[in-house]
Amino acid sequence: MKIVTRFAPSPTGYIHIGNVRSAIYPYLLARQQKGKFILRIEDTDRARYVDGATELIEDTLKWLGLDWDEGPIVGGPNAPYFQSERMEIYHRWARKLIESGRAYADPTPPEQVEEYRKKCSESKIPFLYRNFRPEYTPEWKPGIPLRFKAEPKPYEWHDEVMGDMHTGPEVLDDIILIKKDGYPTYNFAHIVDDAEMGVTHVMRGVEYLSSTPNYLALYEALNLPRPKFVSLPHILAPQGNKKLGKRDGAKSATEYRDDGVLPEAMLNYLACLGWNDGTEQEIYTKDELIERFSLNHIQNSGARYDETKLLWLNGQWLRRVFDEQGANALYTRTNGFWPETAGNYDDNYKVKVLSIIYDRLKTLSDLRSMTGYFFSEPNIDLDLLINNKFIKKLSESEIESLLKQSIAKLSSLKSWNADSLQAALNELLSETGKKPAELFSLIRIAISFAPFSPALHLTMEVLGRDVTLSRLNAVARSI
RNA sequence: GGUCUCUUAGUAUAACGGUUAGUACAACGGGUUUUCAUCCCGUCAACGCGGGUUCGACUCCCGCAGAGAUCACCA
Repeated sequence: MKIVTRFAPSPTGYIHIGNVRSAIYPYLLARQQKGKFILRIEDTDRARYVDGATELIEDTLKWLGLDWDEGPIVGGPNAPYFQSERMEIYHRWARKLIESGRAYADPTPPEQVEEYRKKCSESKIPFLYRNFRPEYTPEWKPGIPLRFKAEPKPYEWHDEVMGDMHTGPEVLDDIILIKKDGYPTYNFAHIVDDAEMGVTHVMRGVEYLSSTPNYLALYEALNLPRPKFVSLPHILAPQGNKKLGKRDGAKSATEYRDDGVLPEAMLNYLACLGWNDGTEQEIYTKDELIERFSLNHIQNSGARYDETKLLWLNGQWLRRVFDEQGANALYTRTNGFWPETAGNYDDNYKVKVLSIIYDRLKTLSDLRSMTGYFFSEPNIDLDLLINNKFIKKLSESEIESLLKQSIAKLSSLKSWNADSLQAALNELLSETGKKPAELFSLIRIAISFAPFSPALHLTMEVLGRDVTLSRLNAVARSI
C-alpha cells in the first residue's frame, strides 16, 4: 500500500515552530516510503482567516525543503486543495448521512445550547448534546447547522505513538458537521478530505486524541476505512508545562530564517525534538532523517523547546556547510546579513572575511555585529585599549614604543600574507620580550576596536597592508 | 467534574529484566601563542512515590501523586 500523508494547516496567521513539526514528520514518512505528501489548506473558519497566511505556510515549507506532491501551486488529482473550494464535496457526503439517518438539521438556537451546557456544568455532569436532541428536526437547508447523530458505544483503536486506545460510549456525541454558514467543521471536513485524497496516515497533535472516537464513529457512518492514527506530542514552552504557542513568544520558522538560522539546522532540531533513531547521532541531514525516520521512535511525552540547543546546532551546521561545501557555498547563504557598509566591497573580499569569522557565528545575523571593522574605519576608543586587562599592565610609553616597533616591522614586510605575518609577529615577540597576550591584544584592538576578532595574522591579512598600517599609525598618533 | 494521555539529570534523549544508568545541550573547571569562538579534556547532575511479580526491575502489573489534553457552529 502506498503511504499518503498530509499537512493540513489553517491559514490563521504564521505557523510557529511548534506546528511545523506536524509538517516535518508526515513529510519524512512519505519520502521514506516513496509515498505522497499532500498540503491541504483548512480554511473553513472565515472569521479567523488571515490574508497572506497561505503564502507564509508555503514559504515555510519551501524554506525547510519540504516539497509537497499535491496541494496549492502544484495541483494534483484531488484538487482543489483549499477546503473553502470543496463545499459541494462536503455537502454531498453530508446528504448521505442525512439519508441514512445519521445526521439531522438542528434548529436549536445557540443561546439554548449554551444554556444546556451551563446547566450541566453547574450540576457537574458531562455535557453531551445528544441528551438534548431537539424533538422536531426540520429539513436541512442553509442557515441551519447539521449535526451527527451519535450511536454511543465503546471504541478501540491503535495509535502509532500512544499505543492501544479504548474509550467507553460516554465520549460519543452529536458533533456539528456543517455550520450554519454552510462551511463544514474540521471534525467533518478532514475526514471527508483524507478519505477522498487517500490519506493513509493521519498525523496531528495529541489534542485530537480525545476526539478520535467521534471520528471513528464518523468513518463507520460514512462507510470509510480507518486510516492509521499518529498522535504527535506537544512541544512545550520554555517555561511552564504548557504547549508552545504564540503567546509564549513562539517565533515563526521564517523569523528564524531572517535571524540567520539555516534551514538544515531548523529541520534537524525540530525533527529530533521528540524523536530519535536510537543512536547517539546529533547532526542529521534531510536525507539521513528520511532514511532513519520511524514512527515507533516518536516520543509520547511533550518535549520542551530549547532555543539554546537550536543555536548550537545552527553553529554546527554553519561550520559543516563551510567545511564540506566550501566558503562560497556558505557565502551564498549570507545575503542580507552583512553590515550596511559591506555593500561597497566585492564578493571576493566578503568571502575572505567569512572564511576567518565563520567559526565564531551562531547565526548568520552575527555577521552584522561582528564584522563592522572590515568594512569601515572603527572609532578610536582609547579607553577600550587602555582598560584591556592585558594592556593595562603596560605603561603609556611602552604602548607607544610597542606600536612603533610593530609598525616598523610590518612595514618592512615584502609579502603580506598569513604566513609572513605570523612570522613577523613571532619576531616581534622575541624582540620585545612581551607576552603574546600583551602584544597581540594591543595590535588586535588597535586595528579593530572590537571586543573580539579572528586570529590576528588572519585579520591583518584580510584587512591588507594599507588599512592595517594606517590604523596602527592613527592609534600611535593619538596616544 | 467526565474521558484520555504522560512521568530518566536544568533541557533533549538512550536503555526494551542483569550496565559503575550511556550521549548531547546548558552550567562549571582546564588545555590549544591575545580576545571571542571553534576544537579537545574533565566536573556536576536523573530512573516521581508506594506496593507487588521475579533470583534480579528504569524496564512487567496495580495503586497514588504530579503534569497535560479534551469536553466550541476553532482547528
